Amino acid sequence: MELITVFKALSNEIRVNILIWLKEPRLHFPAEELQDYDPKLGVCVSDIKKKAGLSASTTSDYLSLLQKCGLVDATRVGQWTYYKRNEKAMATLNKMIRETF
Amino acid sequence: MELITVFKALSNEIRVNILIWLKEPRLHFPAEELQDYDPKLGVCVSDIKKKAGLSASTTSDYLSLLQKCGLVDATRVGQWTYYKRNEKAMATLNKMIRETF
DNA sequence: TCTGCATTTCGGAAAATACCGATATATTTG
DNA sequence: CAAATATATCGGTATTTTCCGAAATGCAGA
Repeated sequence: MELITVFKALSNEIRVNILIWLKEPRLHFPAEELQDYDPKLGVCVSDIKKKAGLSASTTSDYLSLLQKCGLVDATRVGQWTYYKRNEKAMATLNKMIRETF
Repeated sequence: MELITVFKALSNEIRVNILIWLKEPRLHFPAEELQDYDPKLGVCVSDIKKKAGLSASTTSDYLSLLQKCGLVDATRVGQWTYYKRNEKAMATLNKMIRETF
């Protein structure tokens, strides 16, 4: 995991929020508003897009940026892509920060 | 402490290095090369500039950016400005990251 | 196959950041 | 005061990031 790359990903409020939302999807994405949700797979792009108030393209960009630096995992199921936090990576990040600084 | 602001400060390799160097100044700034060093006050701009390989203006910019977000403290003594890590702020940062994510 | 929906990719305009040199300010010293 | 040194500030150019709309891709149902 590249610390600088991760910090770049985290220096945007919406991307940080996405990570917070994905920590407890049921809490941040009320069931009745959820287009699609699978606890195993995560939340789909449209729902994140709606909550973030971004265009589809920006939402997709942000999510793939978070994925590229390992903080979330993506699973494509049919026409949907589900994103969920990579909890192991989040723990590694915390550890790296603690050890580096 | 504004998490996003801190992440922006940390998304530059040289600024991250400065924080690492200032963690153990004696280790990263050999005594014979040190123009000036006071364990209480920290390391002066010229020494950081030399080690970072940056211009004086950029070094000053970077240090004041780190200071603005609270990660280092500056002390002016005569014509020198000494910078040192704010260990309390570093601990707070770790705590915030742990709690937020 | 045609249509529609979810998502990604692409190209670009606007804003932010990186980093410098020139200049200004403060301090020390002769 | 004048010269030298350390640092800060300013202005600008080059690069990166932000965020969008249009177009492309992939999948599902009629």
